[in-house]
Amino acid sequence: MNTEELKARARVMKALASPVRLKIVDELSRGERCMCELQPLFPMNKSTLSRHIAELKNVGIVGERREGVRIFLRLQTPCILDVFDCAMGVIRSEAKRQAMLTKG
Amino acid sequence: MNTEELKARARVMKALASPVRLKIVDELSRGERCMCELQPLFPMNKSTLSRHIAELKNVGIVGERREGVRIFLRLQTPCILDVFDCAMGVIRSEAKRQAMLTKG
DNA sequence: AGCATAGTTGCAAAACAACGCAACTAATTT
DNA sequence: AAATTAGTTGCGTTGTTTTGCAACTATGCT
Repeated sequence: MNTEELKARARVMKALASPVRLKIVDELSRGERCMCELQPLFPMNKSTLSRHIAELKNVGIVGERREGVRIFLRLQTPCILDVFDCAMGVIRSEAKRQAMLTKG
Repeated sequence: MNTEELKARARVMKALASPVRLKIVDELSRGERCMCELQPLFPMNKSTLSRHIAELKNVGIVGERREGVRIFLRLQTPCILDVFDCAMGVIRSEAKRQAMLTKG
């Protein structure tokens, strides 16, 4: 695997490496949302939220569609949700390992 | 989805959000390796490489087994490789979108 | 014990990401 | 044209990550 491909993959992973952005993705997994709908769910300045969304758009995870003043966001790549299953697998197996260590 | 779960997922993603660590995972996908085998592939100080490996171990993506002086590393969670397929999907679909924009 | 190989850790410097504020653009309404 | 709602961007601050260097621990060999 070459350097450029590794960098490209890392960019995608990096976009998902934030609780805020994962929450956005989770929200979008249940349907289209505009930023104004997401805002109440995130206790932060709208500029910050906008930048988080921009990061997801930049790597192609999230797509958009303008409707009047509002911009509706949607998941561009559904397999992202499978990634979460794997992440949970890692988390569970790590929890198990930790439990083993503690118990003996 | 609650905050703790989001944070846990983000930690896993963060561990994968680096070209260096992705290359380590890629290498381990072809079998066990010790750090001394990985080192020639990475143009960096061994302390830096060690820390990258530690990050993958910390979240439970990589496991280890000591054999004499050497510590053999292995992928703890094979589904990580599916994650890469998805990442490639995102990259490809984004490349396509970019091409559309350029062409018209 | 002394030495070699494998890997880790403390520390400080440099690079990078997240954040809020304020000022901005864009579509729509009055 | 002015106001409103939705979203973006420049800028400075603060926190986090990556890095090399040097010193360290751990296992095995002579």
